[in-house]
Amino acid sequence: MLRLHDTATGRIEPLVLRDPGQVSMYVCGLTVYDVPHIGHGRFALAFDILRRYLEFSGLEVRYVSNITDIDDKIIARANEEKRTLTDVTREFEAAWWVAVDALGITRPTVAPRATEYVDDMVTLVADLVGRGIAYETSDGVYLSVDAVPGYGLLARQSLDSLRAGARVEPGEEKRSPLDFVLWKKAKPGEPTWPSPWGPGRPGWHTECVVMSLDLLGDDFDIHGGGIDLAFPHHENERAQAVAVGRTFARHWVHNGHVMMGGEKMSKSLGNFTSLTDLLERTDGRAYRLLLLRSHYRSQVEVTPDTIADAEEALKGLDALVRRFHLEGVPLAATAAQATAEGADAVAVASFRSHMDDDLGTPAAVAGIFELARQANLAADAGDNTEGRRLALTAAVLCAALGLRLHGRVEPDEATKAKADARDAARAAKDWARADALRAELEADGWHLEDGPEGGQLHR
RNA sequence: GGCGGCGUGGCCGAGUGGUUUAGGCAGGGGCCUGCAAAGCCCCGUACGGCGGUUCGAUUCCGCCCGCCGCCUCCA
Repeated sequence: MLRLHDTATGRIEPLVLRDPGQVSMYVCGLTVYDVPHIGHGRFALAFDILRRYLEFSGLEVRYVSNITDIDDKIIARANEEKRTLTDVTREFEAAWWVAVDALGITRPTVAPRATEYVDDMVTLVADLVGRGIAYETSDGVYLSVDAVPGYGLLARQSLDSLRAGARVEPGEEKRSPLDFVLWKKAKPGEPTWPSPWGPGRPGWHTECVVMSLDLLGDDFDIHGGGIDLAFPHHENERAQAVAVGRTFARHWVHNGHVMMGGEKMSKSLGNFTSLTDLLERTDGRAYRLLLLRSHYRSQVEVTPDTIADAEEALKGLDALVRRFHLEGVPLAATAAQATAEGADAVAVASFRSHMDDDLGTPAAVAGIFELARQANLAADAGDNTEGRRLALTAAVLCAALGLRLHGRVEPDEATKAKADARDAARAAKDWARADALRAELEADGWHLEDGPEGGQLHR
């Protein structure tokens, strides 16, 4: 049974599902006004890993993650570049999915766009107004947090202490500084939707309430996102749902931030690295492995050094696949299937116990490296069958974490001819020619390893 | 000011009241190899500071120092 940290209680709690065997999860996606950065990659990887582990445990997962395609920053960019809103949002949404694919992330079951749910949002806001929980001002509609029982749950602070730290903008008509906007009345040059309060657009916090409840239903299992979203975004989502009598998320999960040089990486600090850039020069699997080796809730330092470290570690795992010819071998998709097919039961059980403990991926990965060592050790001792069995177990567990290992690559004709010529040269003990040919292959980006079966190529 | 987290060997990064170690990367030494590569073995004996609890603390408690996050758009 998986136990997960719950932001609402601050403790690690058993994940008790609404519907046994099925998991409903909603993960806050991103606002598409620019290329995605590595922080976006982190949340997507963190929840991909959670999703995959749930599936590996034999559960069926419905995963919803939204695209926010209406927002101040999008409007600003569109105006600045004299483009339509849709033109901007579709460009960056496309860039996001490219990055998601490159990171080996399974796409969401459903990825709704905020603009597709504006009517439902208006209905929700009207309901809140009707109940006297929300109120209209000259510039919009606001929710009164005093009217919501338990406000501050996710911040883990009382209303009073939150109020003490709140910033008040001059000229605000809000009744309490913590009140937040549900509907923004249109200003000139902004896209609008009709509403009972005149033309305008929804506030950010409303879309996720409407979309999660529509696509997953009341009382869905997991609501996740980056830790910065816990307050106020998720707090405010919850407030709206609770205020209209809906049961919201059963379990709140938040991932830690990417750090650069000891500071949170963020657009506003200007110290961000675009995910697109990272993936142009790095194997996406290395970023996944880097994150797997730290806990999803801790901050992780992402630098060229830590990425390079992960790339090196990955090479060792890939080498395992080459050694035991696991290229293209079908991998079990669940723990039950894996053990049924002969995977090492002790290793699988150990993996699960680490993962069940709030996704202990660092220990799980350490176990995989240990498995790799045992596999090599067995083969070095002459027991190739046992070595292969352990290596296959390692590959299955990697796959459960979303890491697909690479093995030999089929060379093109010219390369193959060169490799064959080198094998011949070695057989003739013509070392000078053999070394020259190897150097040529290396120059073409091929690595060559000699073995009992002749030279083996990989990229 | 309020709330929360962190400080581990050259680097990244887990974890635990005590007997034998996380793991990875880098480094040194060996084995294997025509030379490599891959692999295996061995090596460095780390837990911010000061007190306290304890037979014993890196692990619990207190204080201090340093760092970070949230309280505002934010993954």
